[in-house]
Formats: sequence, structure tokens, C-alpha cells
Amino acid sequence: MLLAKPQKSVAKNDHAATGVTVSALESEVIGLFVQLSRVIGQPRSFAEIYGLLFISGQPLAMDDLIERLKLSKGSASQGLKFLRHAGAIRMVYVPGDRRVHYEAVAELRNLVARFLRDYVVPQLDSSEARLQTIAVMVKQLPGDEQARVASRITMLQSWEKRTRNFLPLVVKLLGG
Amino acid sequence: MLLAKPQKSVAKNDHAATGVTVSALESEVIGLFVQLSRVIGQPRSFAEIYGLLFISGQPLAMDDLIERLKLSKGSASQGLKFLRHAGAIRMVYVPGDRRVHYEAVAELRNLVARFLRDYVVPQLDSSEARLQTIAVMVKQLPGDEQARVASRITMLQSWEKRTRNFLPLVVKLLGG
DNA sequence: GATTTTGTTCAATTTGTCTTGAACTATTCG
DNA sequence: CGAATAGTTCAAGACAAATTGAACAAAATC
Repeated sequence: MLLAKPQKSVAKNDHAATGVTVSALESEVIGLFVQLSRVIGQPRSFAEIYGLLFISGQPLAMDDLIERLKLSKGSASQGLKFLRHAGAIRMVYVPGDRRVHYEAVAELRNLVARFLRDYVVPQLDSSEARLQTIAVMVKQLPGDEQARVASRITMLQSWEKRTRNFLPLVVKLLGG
Repeated sequence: MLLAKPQKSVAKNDHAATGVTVSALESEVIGLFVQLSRVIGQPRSFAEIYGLLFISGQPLAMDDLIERLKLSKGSASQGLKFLRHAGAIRMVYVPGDRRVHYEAVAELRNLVARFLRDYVVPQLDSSEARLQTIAVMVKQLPGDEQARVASRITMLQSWEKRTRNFLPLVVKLLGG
């Protein structure tokens, strides 16, 4: 699990923010987000898009992302859709250009909160329901067996509850 | 030929929970761990092994796991190796049986601590190093650009640091 | 000391996810 | 209007991760 991979992207080593490819610095920053994306189980391409927008001086259009990150149209479109929905990027109107431009939402707090709400809380809900089902089944067991199993299930329920109570703290301390 | 296997005679003395397959209840519990395994990015088979050991009344040998979970020998061996190394299971000596038996380590605290140490801390170290590299590169940039980029990098460094400081609290509150 | 039991390793296959690119709709431009 | 531009969708292909099973090694048993 979680192995870092070498970044292959070739860098044009000037600092003009609007090159046809990504600068060495941009590439490093993008690599950081790619690394993070593996941890939270999101596709590399999404992280590349967010990373470039995060470090870019101005809002970029889908075309720019396709050209500079060497993505297919499909990946770019889906990545932007996901990031938009996740609240990680926002649309920006650029005068004189018909294309929609995007910039990164850099404030972490809302991003963390949304991630927990969309991915972690449903997991916990599902676990809680399952544990409830299990608790009922345990009552069918013979006496001694029942005591042992019940204590284990109680343990799991306690983990579930503690994790849930923990979430607000995560938002507060990490997102602050 | 040989004598009857000790495991089978033991099974007769015990109650119905020790079948050649998993009971409905065991299956539910295993499902819970499988669900969790996806979140933390571990193979399903590992979760199945841990789940069955977690809810099983007695220590099980590799053979038992293969039979009841319908795993290949390879998967079982690798799963046990991983779980052993992760400190999630421990070896148990069973008199009159040559095979190594295993039971789940149910105490969460050490498991959480080890997971953070083995997977999260290295991530953070790697991120920190990368950010250091980036910080150096930023100094090559022209003035106005430099200020903007530097502020973003500082932001990332602050995230990294906050996450790191957060870890002990995770162990304390979740593993307690 | 030959055979069975127990367990490991790893190349090949299977399974699952990500990315691509072509077909498509919708909008703007001349 | 017709052509060019912008963007979406999704089936097929590329890629990565998990699982299998057969070859192997070590130890116990007869």
C-alpha cells in the first residue's frame, strides 16, 4: 500500500507561469498532491489537476490543463466535474474568453469537512447498521458463546462511536 | 495412514460455530472488516482473515482459514505474514497440533499507533522533504511571483505540521 | 531416509480501476 | 444558416493490484 512513485513529467525549466508544460516547481507541487491522492484513494489525474490549479498564478481552462498535464479530454472533464462537486475548485469568469476557467479553493477546512461528510460518515452509518444487525443475531447464540461474542461486538460498537465523535475534532484541528 | 487430525476431534467437542464454512454471523462480522479494509486500502483477503480470527472462539490454523474462507494457500500465507508483522494477530501454541495457530489482537491502541507509524508518518516525512525542496526552488522565482507561490507553500507546510501534531491525539482518542 | 505435513515464494492469471478517444450535444461565431 | 468551439459521456483499452497455484524448502513422522 501507499508507495510513492517517481514523477515522470518533463519540466521546462523557466518560470513563466503559462508554459505549454509544467515547470519543475509546478511538477514538484503536483507530485505532492499526487502522493496525497493515493492515500485518500483518488485517481492521480484528479490530483494533478488540483495541484496545478493550486500553484498556478491564474485560473486555467480545461484546454490548458489538457495541454500542460497531457491529459485526455475525458480525464480532464471528469476530474473537473469531481473537483467542482467536491468543492475543491471554483469556476471563474474570464472576460473575453468563452471557456470556463477554474481556480483552486485553497481553504482546507471546508474541504476536510466535505470529505468526511461524503466518505467517512456514510461508512460509519453503514457500520453502525451492520453492527445493529449483528447484535440481533448474537442473541440467537447459546449462552457462553453469546457472552464472548457479545463482548467483541460491544468493542466494535465502541470503536464506531468513538470514531464518530472524533470527526468534529478533525475538522477543527486540521481545517483550522 | 495417520491418525485423525486433532483439529477435527476438537471441532466435535465444540459447538456448531466451528463448521467448514463461516456462519451467517461470522460472515457479517467479516463483512464489516472488509468494508474497513477498502477505506485503508488493504486487500480484502487480509480483512477476511482478521475478521474471522476476531470473532472466532478459538485460535485457528492456516488450513482452517483456507477451508472456511475459501482462500488459496498463497493468499492465506501472505495475509498471515502481513497481519503478524502489523501486530494484528498473534501466534498461539496449541498442544498436540504441530500447526501454528493464530488469534486476533483485539486491542486497538497499538494497532492504530503502528498503522500511523508505518504508513502515515513516512508520508509526512516524504511530504516535508518535498516541501523543503520546493521552498528552495521558490527563491529562484522573480519577486511578485515569489510572494504568491511562497504563501501557498507556507500553507502546505502548515497543513503538514498540523497533521503531524495531530497524530498522538488520534492514538489517544481512538486507541484508548 | 523416504514420506507426509506445514508453510513460503513468486510468475501467471484474474480482477478491478483509470484513462483514453471517438461519438455526441450545446453554444457561439461569421 | 454552416462551421468552429466547448464540453460531456461512455465503451474499450491500458494499467495496477490481488489472487492463485505450482514449485520449493524445512521440519516432523514413520
